[in-house]
Amino acid sequence: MTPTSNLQPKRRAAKVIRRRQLIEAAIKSIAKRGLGDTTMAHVSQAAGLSQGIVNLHFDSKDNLLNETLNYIRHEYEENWRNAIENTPDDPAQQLAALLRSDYNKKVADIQKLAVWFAFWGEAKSRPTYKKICQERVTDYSQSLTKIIDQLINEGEYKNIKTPQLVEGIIAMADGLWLNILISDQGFRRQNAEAVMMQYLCHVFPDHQAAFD
Amino acid sequence: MTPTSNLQPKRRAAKVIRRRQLIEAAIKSIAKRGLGDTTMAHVSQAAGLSQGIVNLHFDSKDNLLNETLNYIRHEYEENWRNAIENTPDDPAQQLAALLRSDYNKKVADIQKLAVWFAFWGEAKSRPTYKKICQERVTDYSQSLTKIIDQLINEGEYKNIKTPQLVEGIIAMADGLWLNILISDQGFRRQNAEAVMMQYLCHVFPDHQAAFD
DNA sequence: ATTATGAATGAATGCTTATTCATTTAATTG
DNA sequence: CAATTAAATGAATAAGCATTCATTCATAAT
Repeated sequence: MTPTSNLQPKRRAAKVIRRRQLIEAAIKSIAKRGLGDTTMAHVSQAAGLSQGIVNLHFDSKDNLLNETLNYIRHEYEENWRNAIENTPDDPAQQLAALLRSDYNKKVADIQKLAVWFAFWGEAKSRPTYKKICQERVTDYSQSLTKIIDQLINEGEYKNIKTPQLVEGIIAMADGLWLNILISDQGFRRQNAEAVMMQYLCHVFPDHQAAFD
Repeated sequence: MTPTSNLQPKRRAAKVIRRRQLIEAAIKSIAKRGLGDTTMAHVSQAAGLSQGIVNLHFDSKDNLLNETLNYIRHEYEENWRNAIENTPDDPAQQLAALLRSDYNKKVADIQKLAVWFAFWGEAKSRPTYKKICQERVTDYSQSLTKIIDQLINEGEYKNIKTPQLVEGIIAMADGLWLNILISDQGFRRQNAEAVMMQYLCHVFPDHQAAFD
């Protein structure tokens, strides 16, 4: 037997828990100090552990940061997939649910937003960050396109170019995140949601009921 | 006479020119390596000058970065104010011109976008960055609101909540910048402009001519 | 109870980097 | 042409940081 397969459940679990704990400490530190000023000492201290702990579990700082980005990306995806699944099979309602999910407490939390923007800010020069950020969009984009095409069929809407509309919606969604992050508490999750819903009302006037 | 007022034109000019030169070197480095990996050595080398030159002209790295952000903010504002001034006094046309200006070569250049996102990424934890970023939006917001109110009057549009529309447009504009930055050349300035124009068509269907 | 193994510690190491400043170079003045 | 002043240099300094690893602690197996 390899040493790995010898690992007892408890110990294996401990490792996973510790990794999550450190990722969450990284998120806290990035939100508090930014990516640039976040040190290994900050992360280990925030986790209540010792200096070398991050290298023990992640080998390097770079790796910890990659895994941190991965973590919030998966959390984000899980969130919107849940929203779709728990909504009746009606295009307009699904569209509303999908877009509202971007402003859930869990994903549009100000700490998480700070982390997204921190990584976006470095994405141009860091292929790994860039790739993960691109993946986030492509998956979301596909689901969004499917729903919108259904809605256009159902409502017999003319003159709507789906690809452009999809780009527009995603852009607005990201921009509203920025607004939440930058504005000093003057702009909140609910405001963002309202802005997005008004957009959908303009594009799909025959389905306004779903967006109120 | 004070020593300052004694400064000859050539020397005085040199100081201003050098500062701009260093700011532009900073922009290049931030676009290339990100804010986190940009060092004083990178900036001075990119400017073709010596180690200590940034401290001589800006006292500190922090100060250089603040001035760099200020620089692109002013460039940005100058750009959209020009766009409005050089457009006939018609709300729909002015709205189109204002929003198209966000995708000018000068301001939506990929290097400049990288710089914006780099600073946004640190804005939450750096009051100075945050403030400059907020200022960018408030000025733009005011002009945009004014134009939209005129257009709503003129077109007798009902059911448009101006503040929400303004937030929505600005959010989409920022989000489109992100798309240009993140997507590997698949999404360009022209695409962004098209998406925005389609949005305006949906909101102001009686003025579509201005947005084509 | 004893041994074996995995997990965690934290002081020490070595590298990177912002900043300083004595010295050099260039421009301006009388 | 000196003499003066401003601008620029770049080696030296000191602080900060990621990473290493010998050692300690905790848990599981026998």
